[in-house]
This record gives sequence, structure tokens and C-alpha cells, in this order.
Amino acid sequence: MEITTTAPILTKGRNPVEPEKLIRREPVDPSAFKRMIRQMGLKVTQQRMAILESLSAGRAHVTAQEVFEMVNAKYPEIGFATVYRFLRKMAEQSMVTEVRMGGLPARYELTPRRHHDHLTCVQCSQIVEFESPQIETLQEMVAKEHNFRLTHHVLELYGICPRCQTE
Amino acid sequence: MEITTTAPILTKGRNPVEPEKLIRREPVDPSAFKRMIRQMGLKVTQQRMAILESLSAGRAHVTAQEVFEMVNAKYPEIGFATVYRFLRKMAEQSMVTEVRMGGLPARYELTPRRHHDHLTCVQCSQIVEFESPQIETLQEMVAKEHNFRLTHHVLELYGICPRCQTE
DNA sequence: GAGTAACTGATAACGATTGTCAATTCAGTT
DNA sequence: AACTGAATTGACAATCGTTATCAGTTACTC
Repeated sequence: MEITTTAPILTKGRNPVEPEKLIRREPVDPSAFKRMIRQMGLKVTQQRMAILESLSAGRAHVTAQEVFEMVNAKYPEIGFATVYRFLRKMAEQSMVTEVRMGGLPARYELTPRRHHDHLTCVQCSQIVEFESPQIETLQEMVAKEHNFRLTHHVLELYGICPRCQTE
Repeated sequence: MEITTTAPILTKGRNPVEPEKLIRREPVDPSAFKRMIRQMGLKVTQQRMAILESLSAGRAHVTAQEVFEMVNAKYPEIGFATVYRFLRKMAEQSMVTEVRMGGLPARYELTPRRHHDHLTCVQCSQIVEFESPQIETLQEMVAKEHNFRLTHHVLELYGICPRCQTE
């Protein structure tokens, strides 16, 4: 593979922004990405840097395909297998969080500092994040009751968002 | 329907069996199945009767493939497309409940009278059912806060079961 | 019992994801 | 800076679970 030809890999442009789901993560400098990758015990490659770049710049809850397209727009030489592989590796190490809704393709987000769950509109797919420490606590209690050691959980609420209700 | 002579294509599924998750549903007589099917606005066919029969006799949380294999053992003429189609139709009408864990094949159970969620062992796949009205209530509150009209939810807890912890 | 729409089985097609493998690149070592 | 082994890559094939297609069959209304 070759990413030779042009300029530094990190040409700092801006990415198209979705109307409502705005960028909401703090800017991350390249050395932070490198640290992340090394922390996972992996080699720092240009493709992985590019993937992290796109992932952190774009909106949250993207599919692997969407990540691939973002990356591919900037670096057409990068193949989708690389994107899938890296996402999987990161998911294994909890560097990204995988959210699966029904039979739809998995969506990923860089694991947020604060844990949260999702409230999804079944009509327009809008995703609202929420936190409920009370629910978390109850979950722990349920696990304890059955003598399970809890590793993680999936809580997805589905409904109709305010806007879709009026239509 | 015609009894063909050719052997059916059996794509052998090899999912781990839950040793302790035994039959736990009350016996259902055929006329009840017929009623169920008619209630969905569908025609009563031998295949659908066979599928319901297997579904209610076997253990809970089975994959479509497993349902197919159960049905197929008794009625080799029934194709898997029929099983998938009927399961989907029943899921649409909430006659069966679909549970998806990670990227694994969907698992089905006849919709239980009482709503419950699942606690799954990440090592041996054992599934424990639990109810938590308190969590349900909190979910309603979260939805209300965001002005969503809740349609359903997915709550899956993952952990390590007591037995796997000792190993 | 006839008519018709619903249903069926076989098979092809599908989309998401994973495996394969030769070629390339990274990251330590001279 | 060049050397080297192992990790990584891109292209593509393969696999998975699931769905669509379609000609032939069946259940239900009259």
C-alpha cells in the first residue's frame, strides 16, 4: 500500500458537519492518537492515524461503512478491511463502543469518558444519549442477586421523538 | 404441500446448549395455536402449526436455525425460508420476542406473559431472566424527560455466571 | 367444489463482516 | 542509514444470517 504522494497525513481541514449532531468532542492532537494506539499494543500506522482522525472529527454513532467513507474521502488508498479490523480491535479493548440496534449495522463511537446509554427514535433514527446512575445501580443489584460478576450491559430505549410525534 | 424425496439442506448449526434451561412453558393444545395464527390474520397451515409446536416445546431463546432444525427433524419437507418468514411475522406482531446479542444470530422466544430482561454469561452463554419494575419505571422517566414516546427497549446485562467464576 | 389470494420450498441474492495471502511497512537493531 | 522479523495492509474471496424471487401448492370464501 502507498500513501506516498502528497503532504503530511494530517492536513487540518474541516469535515462536513451534520445539521444537528454536531462535533462535540474535544480536539485531539496526533500524539494523543499515537499514545492510544501504543496503549493497545499495536503499531502506529498512517492508516490507523487516519481512522482515529476521522472517528474523532466526525459525528458520533457512525457505522463502519461510514468511517470507511470518511477515511476514504481523504485517503483513497485505505481499504475497508483495514477500517473494519481496526474498529474491531478497538472494540475488543473498549477503545470504541459498539452499539447494535436490531439487525442494523453496528455503530461505533470513541468510548466516552462518561458512560451513557441511548434513546433512539424508531422513525428517524435520531439518537439521544442519557445517563441514569439509578438504573446502573439497579443493574448491579440484579447481577448480585444472581451472583453474576457484571462485565457490561446494553440498554437501548426505543421510541418516537418529539418531532416525529407531531408529524 | 408435497412430500419430496430429496434430502433437505441442513446447514448444521452448532450453538452451545444451555444445560439447565429446560422446557418451562405450559403445554399448549393445537386449537390454541390455531387461534394464535388466526389472531395474527394469517392462514393456518401445517408448517405454521409445526413451527409453533416446536417453538413451544423446545427451550427458550433459540435461534431461527435451531427452530428450523427442530421443525425439520419432525417434518423434513419444511424449508428454512418458511421458518424465517413466520418468525419474522410473529416478531412483527410481538407474538415472539427477538433478542439480539452482539453480532450473534437473533434468538427467539414466544412472548412471555410477563415482561423480562436478560442476564447473559459471556463465557457459557447461559441466560438468566429477570424482572425489575424499578428499572422499567426509571426508563419511562428517562423517555419522558426527552419527550419520547417509548415503544420498547433492550436491556441485556452481561457478566460471568457463578459457575464460570469458579473455573 | 371452484376461485383466488396467501402460502410454500428451492434457490439466488443480499449486506455486513471476516478470512486469506502476497506485498508492504513499522520499529527495534545493528 | 541500512537490516530484519513481525505486524500490518489492500484486494478480494468467503462466510454469516437473513431476505427476495418465483413457480407451484394450499387454505379459506363463495
